[in-house]
Amino acid sequence: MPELPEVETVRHGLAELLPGRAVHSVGHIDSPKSFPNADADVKEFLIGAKVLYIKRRAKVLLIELDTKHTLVIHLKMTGQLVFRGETAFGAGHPNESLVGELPDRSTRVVMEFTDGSRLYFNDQRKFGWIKLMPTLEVPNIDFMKKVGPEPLEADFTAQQFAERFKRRAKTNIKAALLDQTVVAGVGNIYADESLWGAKIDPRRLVANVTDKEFELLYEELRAVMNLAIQKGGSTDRNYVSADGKRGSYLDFARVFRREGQACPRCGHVIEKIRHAGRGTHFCPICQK
DNA sequence: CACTTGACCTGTCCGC
DNA sequence: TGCGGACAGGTCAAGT
Repeated sequence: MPELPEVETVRHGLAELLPGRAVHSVGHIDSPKSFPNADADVKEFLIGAKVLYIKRRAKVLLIELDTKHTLVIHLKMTGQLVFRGETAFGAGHPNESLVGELPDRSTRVVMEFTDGSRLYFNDQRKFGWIKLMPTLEVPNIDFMKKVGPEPLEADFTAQQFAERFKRRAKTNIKAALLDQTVVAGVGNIYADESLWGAKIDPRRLVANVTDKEFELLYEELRAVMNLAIQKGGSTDRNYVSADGKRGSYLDFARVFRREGQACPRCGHVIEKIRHAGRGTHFCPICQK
């Protein structure tokens, strides 16, 4: 579910809501897998800790605490982080929220702050997780060491982008785009959308993609992700922002979840196939 | 090392 | 209406 634009939207929402609040208690409603830390660490470094900042790297959220510890959070496919304060967002604002009363049956962890507000970690499929670790150790996680550059950073160039793909020359361009060690944060939605924008067939071998095409793909990926952030991300069924709202990018999507509809560029019918292990949407005529 | 596939879970939707 | 199977936005561990 959440790709870079969705996680960035959650990060931005939490950054408005959490800093300055102190943790009062943490409840494991369900599934120790969702929050596997030893209780001793939680007691020592989480309970009583004050939230400093919320950061993001790739699709990972980082909640930095004043105990030199950080909550590292991955939402994977169906994770949600929803904040509820004194004025509940859910009740009375049905048009604002996709989630209702909390906790609900997919709530895995509840963090309560000293002012009574709460952060709910919901995750239908239980793939997501929260880990508490020393802030200085976060860069040493395997994932952090391997993950590629942030595609929206101002100093990330088209040349660097093209260069990153060389290691995956013998696979197809879609699988390479989804590879987090090539570029960070791209998932199935924005892979399909950016390949359509660059008029590249998702099945093409990386080795056969030209420099010119990489440059186009770079521009399209950044454009699509920036638009998605502006629209609060993409909500298919699960994803919501920190205040429980849907994202509206899919209203603007050109191919994702649009199989059977006309390609906005050439009018041919958009197809959906299974490719690189995932549902893949593309226009078989104008994506070469 | 590079590449592909299956596993992790729950829920939903589609065809019979 | 019931039931089996496929599929869902992400990452790893295993396999070749």
